[in-house]
Amino acid sequence: MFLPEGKKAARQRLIIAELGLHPAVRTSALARRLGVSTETVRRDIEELTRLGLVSRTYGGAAGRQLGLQPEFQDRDSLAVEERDAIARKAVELVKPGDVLMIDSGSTTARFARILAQAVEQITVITNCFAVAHSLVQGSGVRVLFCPGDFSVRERGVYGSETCAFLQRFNADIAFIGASGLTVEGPTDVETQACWIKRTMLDRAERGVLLLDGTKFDRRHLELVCPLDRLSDVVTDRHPEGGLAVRLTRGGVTLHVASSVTQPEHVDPA
Amino acid sequence: MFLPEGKKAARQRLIIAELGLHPAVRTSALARRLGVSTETVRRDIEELTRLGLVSRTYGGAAGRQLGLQPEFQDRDSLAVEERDAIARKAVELVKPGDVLMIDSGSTTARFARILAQAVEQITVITNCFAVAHSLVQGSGVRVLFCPGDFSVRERGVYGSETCAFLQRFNADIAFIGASGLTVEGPTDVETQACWIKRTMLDRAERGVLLLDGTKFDRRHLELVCPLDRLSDVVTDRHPEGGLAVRLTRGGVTLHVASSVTQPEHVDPA
DNA sequence: CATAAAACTTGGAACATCCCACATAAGTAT
DNA sequence: ATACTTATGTGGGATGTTCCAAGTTTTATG
Repeated sequence: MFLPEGKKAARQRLIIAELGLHPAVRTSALARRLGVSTETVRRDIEELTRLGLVSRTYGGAAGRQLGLQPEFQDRDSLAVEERDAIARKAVELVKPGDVLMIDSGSTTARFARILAQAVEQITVITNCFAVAHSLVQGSGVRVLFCPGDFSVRERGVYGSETCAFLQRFNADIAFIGASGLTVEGPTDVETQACWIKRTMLDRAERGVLLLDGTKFDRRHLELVCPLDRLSDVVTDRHPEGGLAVRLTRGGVTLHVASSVTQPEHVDPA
Repeated sequence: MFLPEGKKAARQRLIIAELGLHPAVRTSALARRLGVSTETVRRDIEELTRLGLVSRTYGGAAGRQLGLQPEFQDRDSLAVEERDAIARKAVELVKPGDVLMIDSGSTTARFARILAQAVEQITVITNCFAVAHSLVQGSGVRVLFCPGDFSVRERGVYGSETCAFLQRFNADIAFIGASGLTVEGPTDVETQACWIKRTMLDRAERGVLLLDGTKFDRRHLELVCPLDRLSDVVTDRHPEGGLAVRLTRGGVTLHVASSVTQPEHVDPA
C-alpha cells in the first residue's frame, strides 16, 4: 500500500491545518472537535512534536514559529534529531570564507540553523525564507536572498527570475535537498524547485545533496540531474544495492552521519 | 521624554524576545524568570495580545505564527483594530489588474493581509516577507519578491540589489510606511529602508503613505522624500496645524479611516 | 478464526492555571 | 506634600490539564 492514511493521520493533519490558522490550539477543543478523548489528542500532539511539526504547550500545541510550513510529503521523514545529525555532518564541509548556495526544504533549513552557530564569515545565497531567517541569527553570515515568484508552500521564491539571478554568481558549495534518490540521480516532485536545484549545482564547484535514508530509491516526477553531477551526499544511513555501487562509481563522496539515538535491542554486556 | 521604558516595557520585551526563540512560553516560567507574580505576567501577555504582538494560550503565550517580528520601534503605535482601519481605507485605492509595490513595515503588512481578501487579479512587488506571505493566501494575487541582503529585523531584503531590481518595473501604486511624517515629508530611522521607499515611489504612478496619527510631526534620522512627492496619505486621524496645510498645498489627497472604536467621553445627547 | 498488537477510552488523584476582588506599592500631576 | 492614577502582589475557589493505570475497542496477521 502507498499511504495507510488511517484516522490517526487525518486527525494529525487537522491539527496541523488548524495550527496554520491559529497560532495555538487547545487539547480540549481539539478533542471535542475530533470526537475523541483528550488523551488521544495528547498522544497525537506528542507524536507531532517528536517529528518537529508542532510544539507542545501546556494546554495544547503551538506551531513552530518559523521554518517551514508543515509539508505533508515529509510527514514520513525523520525526527528532528536525525535531521540534525545530517546537518551537523554537512557543516563539516564548510570553511570560513566560503560562498554557499542553499536550496529550500526541511533538511536544508535544519542545516542552515546549525550552520549559523558553527561557521563564521560566510556568504549564503538562498531562495528559501526559512534558511535566510535561520542564518541571520548568527553574526558572521551575509545572506543574499533571490528574487522570484513567491510560494507559500515552500516559503520561498521560484521561477525564471530566481534562476537568472543565481546565474550571476559563483559559489563554492551548493547544498540541495530532494524528495528521492535513485541510481539515476536525485528526484523531486516540483518542477519549479528542480530548476533551482539545477541552477545552483551549475554555479557551484561542489554539489552536496542532503537527504535522509528513507528517501533512497524513491522515484518522483522529475529527475534533478544525473547522479555523477553531485560531488557529495550527506545522509544518515548507508545506501544498499545498486545505489551504493553507482555512488562510488560516479565519484560521489558519501558522508554518513551517526545519529545520537542509541540502537535498540542491545543487551548490556 | 522620548521613551518611558519602565520595568513593564522591559518585561514585555523579554517575553517577545523569548517568543523569538521558542514557539511558546509559559506564564509560570516567565514569572519565575522575571521575579514577578504570575498575575503580572498574565496582565503583560494580555496587553501584548491586544497589540497583536503575541497570542494568548492556556498556560502562557505563543508567537503569532507568521507576519511580523515584533518591531520595537512600533511598540508605541496603535492596536490592531486601528491599523486595520487604515488598511481597509487604503484597499479602496486598489483596482483589479493593478501592479503594486509594497514596502516593509507593520502597517503595510496589515494592509497586505486585508488586501489579499479584498482584491483579485493584482500583482505585488515587495521586499517584505510578511507582506508576501499574507498576500499569497489570497488566490488572485501574484507576488514578485525582490532580491537583496536579508535582514531579520524587518524580515525583508534591502540594499542595492533590491533597488536595482525595483528599477526594472513600473507600478500603478506604491504603498509605503514611515516612522514619522513632518511638514517636510515622511521620515524614517533606517537608511536602507529609505532607499527602498524612494525607489518604489519613483517607479509608481501614485505614491501612497500609510501611517497612524501618532506619527504626525515626528522627525527621524532621514527624510524619505519631499511631502509633495506623495499622492495620497491614509491615516486614522486628521492632522493639525502646519502639517494639514502643507498636505493640501502640496496636492496630497488625505484619506482618514474611521476607526471602529467609539469615541470616548461623549455624553448621550 | 483466534491471537496479538496497536489505538483508544475511562476514571481519578495531583497539580496548574484562571479569574476575581481587594490590598499594597510606585509613579505622576496638582 | 497630597491626591490620583497606574502597576503589582495576595489569597482562594472554580476550572482545566496532566499523568498513570487498567480496561475496551479496533486493526493487523498467521
